[in-house]
Amino acid sequence: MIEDLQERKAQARRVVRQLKKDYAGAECALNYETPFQLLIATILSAQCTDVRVNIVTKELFAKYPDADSMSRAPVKTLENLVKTTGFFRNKAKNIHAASRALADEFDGEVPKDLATLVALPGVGRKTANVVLGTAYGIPSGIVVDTHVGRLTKRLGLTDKGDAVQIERELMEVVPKKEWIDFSHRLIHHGRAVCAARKPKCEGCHFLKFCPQIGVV
DNA sequence: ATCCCGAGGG
DNA sequence: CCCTCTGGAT
Repeated sequence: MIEDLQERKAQARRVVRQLKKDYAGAECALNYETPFQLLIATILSAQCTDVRVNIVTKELFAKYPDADSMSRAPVKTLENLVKTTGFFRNKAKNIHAASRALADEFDGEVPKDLATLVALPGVGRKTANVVLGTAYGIPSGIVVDTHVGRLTKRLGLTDKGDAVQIERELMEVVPKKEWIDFSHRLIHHGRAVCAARKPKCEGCHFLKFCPQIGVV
């Protein structure tokens, strides 16, 4: 990692600038129509590609578009609908319980604060930050998923392994108004270019300020 | 630290 | 076969 804070901020500015150039229109890749549906899709996205989540949610949301209907669905039915996303027993149980909590305690609406969201079953900081930022435009934190963790480490913005610690370090150097787009754009870059296994460093626009030259 | 878990790539 | 994919709960 880049040790000096000012230097790390400068690096963050370079990254943000390049992300804007290359991924200006980058949005959330999950399909949804309501904050509720984004919440469910994000829970399902754990250790699973967004493409597969979108395949599953098409049918899932057609049958159960809101918290009330999903809370009434048999868990077994939900298991079958989300099976191909992996962790299907946990995910089915969680989206059912979360839907019930939303229907019972929040009139089916998705809360707009981190603490309440994180209290929902199957919802951690990452999912809560996605919903707050993407559905409500509230920059409550920075979404740190597998892509954001990997890329910010390669770019020298952090050396931590824990998602919460990575988020804290990023919040120090990335301006708040950039938080929401920052993650989405990094994720796009992570998929298209800076992949985990075989990164396409040739032709990468971030190469000129990437500490990993000749390393990865 | 470990478990949950399926699909696709290499 | 092994690794990775928009993690969370215990």
